[in-house]
Amino acid sequence: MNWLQSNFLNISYDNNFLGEAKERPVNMLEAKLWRNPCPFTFRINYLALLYNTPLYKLVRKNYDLKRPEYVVLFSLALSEGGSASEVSNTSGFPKNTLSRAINILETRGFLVKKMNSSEDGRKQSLYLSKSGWEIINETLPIFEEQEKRMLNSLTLGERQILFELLSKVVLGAQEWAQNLPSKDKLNIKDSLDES
Amino acid sequence: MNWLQSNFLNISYDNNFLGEAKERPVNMLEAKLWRNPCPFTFRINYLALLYNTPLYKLVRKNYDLKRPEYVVLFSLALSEGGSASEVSNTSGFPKNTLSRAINILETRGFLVKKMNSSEDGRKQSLYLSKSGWEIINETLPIFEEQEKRMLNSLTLGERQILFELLSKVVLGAQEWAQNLPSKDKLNIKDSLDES
DNA sequence: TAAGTCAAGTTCATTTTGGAACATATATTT
DNA sequence: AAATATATGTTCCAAAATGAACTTGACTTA
Repeated sequence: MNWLQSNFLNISYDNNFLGEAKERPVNMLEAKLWRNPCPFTFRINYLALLYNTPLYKLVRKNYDLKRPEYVVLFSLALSEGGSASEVSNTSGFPKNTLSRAINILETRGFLVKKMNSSEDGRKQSLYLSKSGWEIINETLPIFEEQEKRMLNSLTLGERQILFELLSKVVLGAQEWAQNLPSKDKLNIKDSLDES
Repeated sequence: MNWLQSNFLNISYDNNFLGEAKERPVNMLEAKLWRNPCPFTFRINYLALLYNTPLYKLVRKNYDLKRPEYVVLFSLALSEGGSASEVSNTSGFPKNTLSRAINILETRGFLVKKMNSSEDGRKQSLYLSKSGWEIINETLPIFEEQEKRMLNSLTLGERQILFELLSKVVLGAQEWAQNLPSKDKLNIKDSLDES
């Protein structure tokens, strides 16, 4: 029993993937969870999926806002005066998608553009309007509550640890995001050194 | 200093969000990280974004496969003989999107459909072809390596813990996914009942 | 076995997305 | 200052994704 053996779940994080795979048509979810060479990113993607889908469906139904539009509102609620490019960088939607979203929101009166004078004349600061805040005030609690429900199987202490670990990974992002593993680090049979 | 104070990072998972917010146009990423009422799901979404985007861009460029198509290949690599609906359930793409993807892959010769006789005549079992496996063999190492890089700021022990915590959350999913928080759990001023 | 229900997959029409080129403003270099 | 490079945001248009309706097969139950 090595360090990879779980102590509080029957879970072992074992890297021997795909070795003796090829079972019967076992449940695909099982396979993706327990014999996945990318077990972390699968979990992250899967959780994001389970979390996002119903919430954005709700927002769509109740407010006729599509996801990029709501993302803009959410972003501005957290960071008033933010710009389109900031929303793009922190959400991953391309800037033209956000440009469109922002203009729709402006037309519908949910936000206001302010050319902040005496600064960058291109960048426009965006602010939620009263009705924009209303939407946020009505919807954010649902997002929050759903996150709480998602974490319900964890104790408070576990949540804290998860929070810290995820934070660490995010903070280390500039090391790995924005470029892919260089080819020479891949399937090298012989001595692989580390940069 | 309470339990929420981090011990190994300057990170406190403090629920007092949006209270005294409204700072100067502070960096939006900072805001989304440290004063977000949904700090977990933001991190998860953000990481998924940073991870997925360049990888699927690569797959697109090198193999002319769009994301749903590659997801099908990946899914079958992990679970041979899987069906379209299984891929849909474990990936979140709607079934018509996957229908199209699968047919394209079949046309290009990357997978084979087998009507498994003596069983459900609708469900078709899908198998990677030789060239389908080749693509997987060439690309999976990149996905793996990128996941490794992503986790590089964690120790092995931390990775194990993260793995267990994420697993726990996923395993608890049937409790919270598939339905949203009932209205009555949200700050309802007066009692409004739900159908 | 017939009726009704449900599940897998497909097709169609429409909406939504995002790459690429563009216009303009700022930054950097020489 | 002029020239070049970079950043913000927009427009255009083709590609991609999706809701809804449909087809077919299986399951339920009476």
